[in-house]
Amino acid sequence: MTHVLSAVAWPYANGPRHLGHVAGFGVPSDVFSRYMRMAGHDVLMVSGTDEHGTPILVQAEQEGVTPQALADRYNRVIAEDLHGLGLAYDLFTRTTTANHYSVVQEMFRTVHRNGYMVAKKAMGAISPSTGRTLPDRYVEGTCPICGFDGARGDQCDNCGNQLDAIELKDPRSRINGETPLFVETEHFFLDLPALAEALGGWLAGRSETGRWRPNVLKFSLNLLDDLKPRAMTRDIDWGIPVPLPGWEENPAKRLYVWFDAVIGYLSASVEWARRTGDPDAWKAWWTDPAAESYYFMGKDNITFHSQIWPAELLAYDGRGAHGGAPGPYGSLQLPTEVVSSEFMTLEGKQFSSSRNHVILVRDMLSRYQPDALRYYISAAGPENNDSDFSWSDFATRTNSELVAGWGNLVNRTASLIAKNLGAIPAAGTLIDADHALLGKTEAGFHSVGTLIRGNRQRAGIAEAMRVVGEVNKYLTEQEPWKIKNSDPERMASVLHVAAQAVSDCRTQLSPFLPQSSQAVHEALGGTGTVSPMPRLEEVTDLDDGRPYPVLTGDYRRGETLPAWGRVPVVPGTPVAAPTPVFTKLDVAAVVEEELARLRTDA
RNA sequence: GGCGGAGUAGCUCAGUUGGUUAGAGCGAACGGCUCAUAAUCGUUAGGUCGCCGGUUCGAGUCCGGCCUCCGCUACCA
Repeated sequence: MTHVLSAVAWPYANGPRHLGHVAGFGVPSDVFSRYMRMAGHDVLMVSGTDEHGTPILVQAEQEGVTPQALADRYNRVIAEDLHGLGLAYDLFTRTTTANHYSVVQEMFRTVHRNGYMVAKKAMGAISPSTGRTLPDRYVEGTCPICGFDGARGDQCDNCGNQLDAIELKDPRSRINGETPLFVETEHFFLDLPALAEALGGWLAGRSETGRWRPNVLKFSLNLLDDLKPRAMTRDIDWGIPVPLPGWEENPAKRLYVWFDAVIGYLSASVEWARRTGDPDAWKAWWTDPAAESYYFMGKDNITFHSQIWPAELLAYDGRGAHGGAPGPYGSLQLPTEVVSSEFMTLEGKQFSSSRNHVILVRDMLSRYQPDALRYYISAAGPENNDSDFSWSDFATRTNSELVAGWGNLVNRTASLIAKNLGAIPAAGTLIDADHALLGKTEAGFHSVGTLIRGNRQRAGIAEAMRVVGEVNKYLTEQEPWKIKNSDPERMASVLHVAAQAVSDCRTQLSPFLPQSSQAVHEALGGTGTVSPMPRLEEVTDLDDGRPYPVLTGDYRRGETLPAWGRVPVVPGTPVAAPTPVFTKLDVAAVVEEELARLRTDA
């Protein structure tokens, strides 16, 4: 029994989520967490929407609403998207709660007191009309090196050179076209060089475990070579105030959105604990060196999880070159593993919300079963390499693997039992073939579990489906339908074994396919919850009373969740004629319809 | 430009620290079965492992070079 923190990337609240997002962080984190709970660990799975920063501010202004109103809207939309997929968070919250503000400010204060937050003056671009920082990417102009006229303030897309916004000729704001002003402004910088040695030590230790994906580790180690102090405040009025005299009252200075966003893992854990009535409950996942933490995200977020966040934690703990001491939260533990996905493309091209080359989660769920999507992501998602989602592949895999392989096994088994006996039969004398099959399905708990535990989910679901194939083969070879009259006892034994094998497969597939696993359980006459789903609940802020939705649920092993292992089927359990669990798709129609939809939208 | 990834059967991909005739799923062909959403089970077909060179008794697996594709480069996972 280990305390396992499942820290899931915080979706940015500027729009609904698309398939690429949930393939990167959503489904993989849920599969892992569900399995770890079944395997007996104390899992705390937290996340929420990331709601500060320039993009939301800019978008809100364009729409003529407040940033909070925009964030409110997409916080709800995103919570609904994730709920629809059945992602079993213990708490999915947001970064605009009073609790989050308070935790972030405490982190800042202690990091500052420990000497890792240094004030420096620098030249920066601001918008003359609003007085806000204009991030480098929002400044464009003519490249001083190659003369290309579409260069951005951080780099030139034409010649590829890194630039400073102030070097651009004819600079202008991408937001409203005005000429930016370059002014001296003071900001707090996280002293990454002072934390470099501690970061390197931590990464070296992580490397020795051999558990990190090589690409994540290599990328993270590379980052160490070029550590510079990094600004953790911005000239912006949308964000968390800097909790220091002279700064706190200044409406134009706020903490950098990434400083606060990663702290969400901690603040959400604290909020979860407060809501359970035991305000210190979060500590078991954060201050105990034996606890483990797994961070799930897409590859563009590796920097923040293997560098910025660990650096913030080390600075808070006082473990860098400047020394220091932990604040009131105690010595906080660094990530055990940063589990990053690659990217999923759509029909060969990158997802792009702005160009409408996109499949929104909510649209997908309105037309297809959530577990069909979860199956595809698990079996063909961007686990170690970029992978491509195509409608033709989705429909084919759904039909030939999910429907024909697993769905049909459930259906033929339930149908044979319902038609011939009406209830799960007791086993008579078992023969070698029966023992062999039950040995194979039982072994699946170890093989599938090990793969999920190691975050090799594609191999994990393939292994589970291989076991499904063994059961189909068993039924075909034993031909119970032929011996109803000649040897009814043997037929009963075969059907008992088949029911047990299906039950084993169902348990092994349940982390991947939670919704249909519940349906399979019921198709074989089962009652109660074996595959708990998250609830979308309306709550009020613990400190200021504002209402907002959260995702939470009851995922207690032994109550709503079975252990990871065989549960003997109960002879005598009534089994009715089944209705198919999965919907077969018309491949040609799906492909034509969906591609037309993409063309229309674009 | 920097960093990283990929190029293996028609398609999608596995191939751990180099070792016997390079694997899986899907698709295809043929056969079996007919309980099941024409689902299932079996058999077969088919690859000079991007190209060139090197190290080695032995390389898809290591080294060098080249070609092609892709992603990231700090706020679209």
